[in-house]
Amino acid sequence: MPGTRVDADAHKRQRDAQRTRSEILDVAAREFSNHGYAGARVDEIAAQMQTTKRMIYYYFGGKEQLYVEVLKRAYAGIRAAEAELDVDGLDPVSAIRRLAELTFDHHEANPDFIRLVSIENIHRGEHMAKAGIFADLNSPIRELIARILERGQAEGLFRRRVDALDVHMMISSFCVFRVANRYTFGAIFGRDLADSGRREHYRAMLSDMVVDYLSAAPVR
Amino acid sequence: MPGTRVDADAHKRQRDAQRTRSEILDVAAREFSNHGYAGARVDEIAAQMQTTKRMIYYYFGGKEQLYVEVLKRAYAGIRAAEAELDVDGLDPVSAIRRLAELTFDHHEANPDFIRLVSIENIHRGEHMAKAGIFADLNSPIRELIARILERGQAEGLFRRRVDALDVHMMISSFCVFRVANRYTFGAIFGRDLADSGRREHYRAMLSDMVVDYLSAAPVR
DNA sequence: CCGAAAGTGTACGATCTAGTCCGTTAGTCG
DNA sequence: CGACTAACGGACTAGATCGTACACTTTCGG
Repeated sequence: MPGTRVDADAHKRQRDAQRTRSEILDVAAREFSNHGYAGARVDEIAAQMQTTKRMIYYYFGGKEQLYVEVLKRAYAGIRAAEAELDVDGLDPVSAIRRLAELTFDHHEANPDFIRLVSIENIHRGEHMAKAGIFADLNSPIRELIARILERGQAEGLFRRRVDALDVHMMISSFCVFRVANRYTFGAIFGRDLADSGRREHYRAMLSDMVVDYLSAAPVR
Repeated sequence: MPGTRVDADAHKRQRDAQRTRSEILDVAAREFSNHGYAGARVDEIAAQMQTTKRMIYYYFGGKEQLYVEVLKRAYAGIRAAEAELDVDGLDPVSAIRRLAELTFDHHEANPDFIRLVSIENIHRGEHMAKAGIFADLNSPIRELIARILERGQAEGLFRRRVDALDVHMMISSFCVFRVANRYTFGAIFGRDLADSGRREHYRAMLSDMVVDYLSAAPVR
């Protein structure tokens, strides 16, 4: 049994900076994701944590900096997921399907991330711009797609000449819309896009859509 | 010269209820779209109109009701655009392209609408639910797509069996993402999706994507 | 074991913001 | 013309909200 660390873990757990910082980020992510930047309440974040509002200012400086840190952590999540992706052994079609499904699954599992992205776009990305550190040019995902496309084109499977980022955009748009716009879409058309009973259907639809597009012969 | 109506139009233009109401909605749409529901300031809306804040409460009752009216008007806009669409003379493939391009062009021309939709989704569609009147089941757009799909399938052009709402979702996701997520996408990948130089490219890509998907033969 | 620094809690304040009170003016109808 | 009502304006308020002052506790190196 892990009895040696009972004191530190269960007894009081005081003065654990790392843990406090992390708890603030967790709670803040929920609050910002649920209510947007302006709608989020610092006092409400404080009320939902074990420590007090004072700590938010101690660790992060203010509401805006906290929000930026939340955003950063959210993006780190999907980057980590993408980094784990390994498609080297797969044929190009399967590789693209795998990539699409990874994005689909990540967004499905992380609606808070999608909401944060929406929120940041409402603010025209000003916080990302201010923080600077988001740029990911020559990103791994872009190059991964580019390599798959090259292989597919070389093998004659992908007849359409397509830019890697455009493929990423195509996949993202589908996955993001389904999660981000489920409420208005549901209110208007009476269909919940994110209903679990429809998950497999849309997962397959996404893959098919991308593969069909890449495979089709461009006319004209 | 239009001298006869100088008095009414230019001189003072006082006591024009319809005009005042409409001006409030215009300004409010901008403010909500720019800052979100919580971020929008009633005082700021007031400052940008010819009349005063008192009139917002006189005509709409409060911030929330004003927001709902703004949303309603925004949705009425795209419904009107869809209603004008006439594809009866076109072959199924051209009809689908036309529909996709209409959606693309509307979203391109009305980013405020897209932003309002994003904002409403951040709030989980609660305002739409509260207002009730948004539901559009058996919507014209759905039936329009269904008819095109039937024709296309009858003619053997669309080999994939697809649901009409799913096609609408596919089109919307692409058009919405391009406008709604341009800031975060731009910040990360250094490409402005809504840049006018890329408009035709994405417009064509959307059409191709949809047609390719509908035309492809489903495997397995 | 002591002093400094890191970490924490409480109470409070300055400012902002949605919404209202009350008075005024323009149009209109008998 | 007179009075009634719809339309309007500006000042004000109650409460919310971000942020801070200050006192206190724990930790840890020397």
